[in-house]
Amino acid sequence: MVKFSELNISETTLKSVKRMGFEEATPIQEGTIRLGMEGKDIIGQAQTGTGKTTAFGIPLIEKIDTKDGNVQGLIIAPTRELAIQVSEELYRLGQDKNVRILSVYGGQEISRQIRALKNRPQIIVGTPGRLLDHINRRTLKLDNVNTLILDEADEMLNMGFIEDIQTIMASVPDTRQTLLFSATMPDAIRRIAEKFMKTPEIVKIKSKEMTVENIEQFYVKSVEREKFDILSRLLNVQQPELAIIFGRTKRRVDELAKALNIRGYLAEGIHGDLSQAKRMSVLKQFKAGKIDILVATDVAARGLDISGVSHVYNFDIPQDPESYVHRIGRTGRAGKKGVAVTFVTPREMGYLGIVERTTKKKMEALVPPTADEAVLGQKRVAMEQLQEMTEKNNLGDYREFAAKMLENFDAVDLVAAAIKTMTKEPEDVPVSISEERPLPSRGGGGYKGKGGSGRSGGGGGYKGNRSSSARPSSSRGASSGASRRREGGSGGGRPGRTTRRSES
DNA sequence: AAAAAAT
Repeated sequence: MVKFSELNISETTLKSVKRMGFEEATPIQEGTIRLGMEGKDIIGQAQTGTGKTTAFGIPLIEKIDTKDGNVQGLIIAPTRELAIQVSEELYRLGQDKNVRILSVYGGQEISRQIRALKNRPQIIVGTPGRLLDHINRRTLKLDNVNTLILDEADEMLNMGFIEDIQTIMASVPDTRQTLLFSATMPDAIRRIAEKFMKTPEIVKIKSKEMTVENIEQFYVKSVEREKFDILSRLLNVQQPELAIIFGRTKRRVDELAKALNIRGYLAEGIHGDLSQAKRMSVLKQFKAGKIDILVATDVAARGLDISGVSHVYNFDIPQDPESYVHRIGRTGRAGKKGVAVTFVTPREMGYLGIVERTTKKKMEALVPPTADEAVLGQKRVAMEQLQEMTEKNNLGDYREFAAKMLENFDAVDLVAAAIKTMTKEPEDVPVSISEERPLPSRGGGGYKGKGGSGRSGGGGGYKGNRSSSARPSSSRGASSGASRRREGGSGGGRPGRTTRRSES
């Protein structure tokens, strides 16, 4: 491991880096910072959550001439939220050097951005549409840009974005340095990318798998109509700290979020049809733990760095293997552990094999708990937690209340009541999630190529997040974790953590 | 076929 202090970074920037809590460079940072500062064009590829923003951010910040008020660096990102996040990180990296950073994206008053542009920012982070808008209004001049960065580069060069990107690139001088970063870079896209670059250095952090090792990956075979029940059982048993549930369409995300709310979970949906204000408030609430389940379309698949996301559920299998890599990469970041569970319908089993071949990682079959097993698992976990709390010996005045109750009630009854409070019984609230065609049907195939790893759903026993840390309930008795109920929800209480079915 | 991205 190389330290940032050994990378020839200026004292000023090093100070910012230290303040951010960074000491040692990750492999992608070590591999690209030096090259970047030499002015080379780079295609940087490394697994999710390994610090790519800092990898391109440091050379960029180092290169900025603070006496020059022109825009010198331009970063383009595929979603508004990601643009905001990147600009915040660059702000921190450039704080001691006093670099001016501005993010521009749709859904925010353009007049406000035009005013901010008059403060002469040196770095712009933006989304394609709004950048073009500013370019056409001549409120953004890119003649002096000497560094162009595409974050999530393969996505930016994909159909749907490529035309906008080419137009934006046309207003940036050819003499620029171009940096492309992503966790995924399909060959076809890489070839397109190289056309926009000058003899790029390819820095690919090689690892056996495309995904990080600290994410445990499972799949659940389930027919469409059973998905939701299985999901709620998994939530009850695995008890995520924070969870992201990905759905295939905006409509599905809406329905899923609503259904989860009906069942008493603290969930909110996010997708591109919501107002920008709503999108930001949902994300803010999720980061603050005011909601603990984020239901999302692929708008949240890439780049978002939210600490505490312990579980990712693909309620619908992603459209392509790259999307899978990015979605599950919302957990297991910066060396932390994560769990990813992907729902697969029987007809999608072949496609699952294609995903696995791309990521070079087999998912483990997870046999979902039955309703009874889920309840049993929760009771067992409740017992463990009560035992743990007792052993910690810090119950303080709770013991006095307990003593008072024991004068009038049976001890067994009281403990039973405690366990019952912590257990979430399944509810028969009918919940409707419209079934959409899981994958486009093309002559019965559905996807290109025949995967056919031909496995049966069976396989390994149920395994969940074994490492889930004990989270003793707070003094107010409110439980935390994604299966926390909304107040006033019937029964309420704290569901269990993880159990292993194999023992039961 | 979907989602994202300007209004």
